[in-house]
Amino acid sequence: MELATKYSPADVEGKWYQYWLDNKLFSSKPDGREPYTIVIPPPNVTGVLHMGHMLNNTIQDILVRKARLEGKNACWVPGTDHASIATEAKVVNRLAEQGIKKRDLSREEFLKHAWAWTEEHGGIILKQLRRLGASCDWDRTAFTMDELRSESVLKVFVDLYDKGLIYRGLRMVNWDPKAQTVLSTEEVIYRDEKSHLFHLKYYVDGLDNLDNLDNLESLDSLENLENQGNIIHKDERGYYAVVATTRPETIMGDTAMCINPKDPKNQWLRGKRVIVPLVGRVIPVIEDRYVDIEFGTGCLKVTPAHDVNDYQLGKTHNLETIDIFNPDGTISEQSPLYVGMDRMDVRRQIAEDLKAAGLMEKIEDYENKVGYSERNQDTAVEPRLCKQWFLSMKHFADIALPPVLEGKIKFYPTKYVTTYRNWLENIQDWCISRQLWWGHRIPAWFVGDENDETERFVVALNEEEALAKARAKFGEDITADQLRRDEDALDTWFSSWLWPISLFDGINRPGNDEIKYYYPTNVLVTGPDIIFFWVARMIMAGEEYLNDVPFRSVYFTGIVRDEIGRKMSKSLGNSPDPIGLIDRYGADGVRMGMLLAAPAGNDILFKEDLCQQGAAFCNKIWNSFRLIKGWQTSDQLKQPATNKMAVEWMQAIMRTTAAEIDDLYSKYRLNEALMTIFKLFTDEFSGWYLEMIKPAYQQPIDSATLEGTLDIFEQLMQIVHPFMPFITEELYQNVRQRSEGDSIMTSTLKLAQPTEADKQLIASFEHAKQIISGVRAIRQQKNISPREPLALESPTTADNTAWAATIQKLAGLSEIRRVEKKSEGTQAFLVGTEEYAVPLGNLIDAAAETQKAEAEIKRLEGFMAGIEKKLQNERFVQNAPQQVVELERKKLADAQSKIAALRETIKSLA
RNA sequence: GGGCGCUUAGCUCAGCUGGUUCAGAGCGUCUGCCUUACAAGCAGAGGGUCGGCGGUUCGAAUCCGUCAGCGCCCACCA
Repeated sequence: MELATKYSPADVEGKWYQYWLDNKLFSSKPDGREPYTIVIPPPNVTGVLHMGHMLNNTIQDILVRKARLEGKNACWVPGTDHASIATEAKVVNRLAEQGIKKRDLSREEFLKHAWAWTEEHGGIILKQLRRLGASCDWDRTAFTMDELRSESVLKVFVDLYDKGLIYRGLRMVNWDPKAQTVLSTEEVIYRDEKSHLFHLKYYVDGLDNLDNLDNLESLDSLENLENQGNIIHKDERGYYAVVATTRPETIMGDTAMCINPKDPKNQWLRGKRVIVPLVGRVIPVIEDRYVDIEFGTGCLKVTPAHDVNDYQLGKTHNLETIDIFNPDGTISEQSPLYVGMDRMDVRRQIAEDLKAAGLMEKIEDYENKVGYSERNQDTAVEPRLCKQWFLSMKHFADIALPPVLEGKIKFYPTKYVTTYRNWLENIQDWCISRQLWWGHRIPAWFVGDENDETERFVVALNEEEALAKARAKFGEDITADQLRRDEDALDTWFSSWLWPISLFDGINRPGNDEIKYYYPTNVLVTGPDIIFFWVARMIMAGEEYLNDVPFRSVYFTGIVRDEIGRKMSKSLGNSPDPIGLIDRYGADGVRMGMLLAAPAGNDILFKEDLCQQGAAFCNKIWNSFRLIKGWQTSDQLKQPATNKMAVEWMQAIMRTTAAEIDDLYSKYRLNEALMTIFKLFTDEFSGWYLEMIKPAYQQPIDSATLEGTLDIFEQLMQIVHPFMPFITEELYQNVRQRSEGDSIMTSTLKLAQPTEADKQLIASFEHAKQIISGVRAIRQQKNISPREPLALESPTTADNTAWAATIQKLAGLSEIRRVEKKSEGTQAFLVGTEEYAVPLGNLIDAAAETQKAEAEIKRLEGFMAGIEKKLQNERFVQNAPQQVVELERKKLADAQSKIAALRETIKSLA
């Protein structure tokens, strides 16, 4: 067979992926084997594959493929997420492009568009994952809003409502004016923003017109107060308080001003009333210790409808609540001014108007945090008071904390345990309703029309059941057309949190064979950014519904960044197209490239070069196969002892390295596992082993060695396979005759544990390697061609005898002479304490060699001095363990003999 | 404001509970090789007072304290 000198991924990858599909090699059914389960973090159904997905899914694929090679029944379940808010936004935008407004559509019409969009774009991302080699059981592909998942969600909602854990409440919530829905606290991300602190004048009612003061007494007392430390503002118009605010546009909603009762500088305001600038509304000055005396002037404007803290103040002080915003962020009819204008425009306008009216004391630059919607990062979130559905979280925090703290679930890296714990210990109730249509519609039915303030409702699985419940609760005369289903949908995460359960239909059919077999899953691979959104909540749902954890470990991947550490983003244009990368470097190359840059738990700094390195490794593997495949055997040949030893050595090193790799896998240190595999193949196998056994040009090889090599190669392919599935399948199929349906995927890799004998064999060859390197280094220094034979003088040791032929071959030696004392005109080098020498005649640069030897002696003497000092220290000799002391003595002795050898060298050079 | 983490070679990172010559790996760099498996390769070499300071110890990259710089998470200070 003629093989190209370069590996071509394009000719291989599609072919084997199809083969795997055709032979159903990804599919899993419960059986007697040990299960190994991973559920995919479902990407947004309309999403497109980005580098984060690539990394995340490569890791999952590696783990799943490794498990298969270990003989486990591996099941990787794929699917997509309906991503309520994100998808609805996309659909709204698309409709807008067609000139259609969402509000002109009925719910049904809108959902038709949404489903059309989903069918059009949905699953593109899953198709892309196939290019990567993802070995998901595609027959199981699920969607968070398909029938089974929807049923599960509704059941859980009803169940939790019945348990009293879901309630409806009027709360200050986070409102996204663009998507026009509430968000959970977790969905709000705060950003530092440069803004302004506006200092506004609130004239004191009754003291706001100096020409018309009817209460001169109070003026006197004001002066008294001023003498007592009050800071009193006054201008030609009258007396006023100064309120500092970042949001002047909310003054139309002010219903009080608040001071700290202990604030010495604001005592004069106690019991007064002040006038909201521009608005003219007179509001009371209230007192509350919440107010920070140090901040600004110590006067806080209170807008109960538009600020969480103000809302609290409003509640304690019984203040009126004026909601001045419409849901879209424009000013509502409730406001006397700026009706219909956008809040951001009003902020600019009102600042001008206040200045013009002389009501602005000053404007300072200020940096504060502004909350944005996680999904919609250009729109500031507005605190808003409204009635929503909530899930009480106390109970869930209680059940979700122990498994992680007690190690029933392990986090990699462990530092996230603290994050997890802090969140759960300070948890707030989860707002689960969204004012969206795309999502699971809340299964609650109201009796009466929208304006019915009594809020009579029932929660039920379907309309029939709802009617029955409504009749039981509110009277038998209720009819179906009096029932009105809640318009809102559920937060996307309210379906995602069931994912590891609902994928195996564990909610609808508790205790079914699949859920019993596959649950708990083995590992969740995801980003730390969704630890609260998703990871924690899955643990809650798992404990609640199956009384068991959803996964045994969580591997948190890093964020994929560009090479200078910036987050990859569309706007920066620094995110490579994953499919383009696969086209250029092959899936195996890209997989390796990403993993090389992904130390466990760290962000990955992605460089395209790394894919190049991955592709180069594929080529290396490919060419080693070409070499082996090209060998002819001859029946006449008996296996030489050197080859037999080489095979044994390679087997020993594979056993040893495989054990190390397994250990790394168990700690999810995949990049180190890959690096170890890379070195095993490149250095040990290609660099040493193949060179040891390689027959001379066009000479045959003995069949025992060839067979041994094929076995070794096959096992190496298995070791590499999880990281590079395509090339390893290609070569596995070609290294020996296979039957239809065979695959590396279903082969099992069994290597014995390394033994003491392995260790010794490896050590003895390490010694031989150093001798070979020593000779090569001399060649390099002296510019002697590798083809020019050299002799080597060697002190006698058993090890060298065993590897003598190999050393001779790899170092290009004509002979190895055993000598008691090295000859004149040789260049020597040390391996351990043994001195080897290469006769070079007049090629020796005596002066340079002497200098080198002297430098080394000097270094060794310094080294010895340190050790001697240590050994003279009685406390060291007394306190340190015996072995450590012995070791120091050995180091000393070794250094001494090295120095002796070097002195010999110098003498012989003289 | 609170919490967590990081700082080791030019770059990215390993170095576990202090003691195998422990200062490492990969990439990059430099030098020499087109040696019939692979130039996407081979061989060889150079490169760091382990962020600063102090402490514990016979012994510290490793433990403690402190300072500096960086990063992340959480938090209602207008």
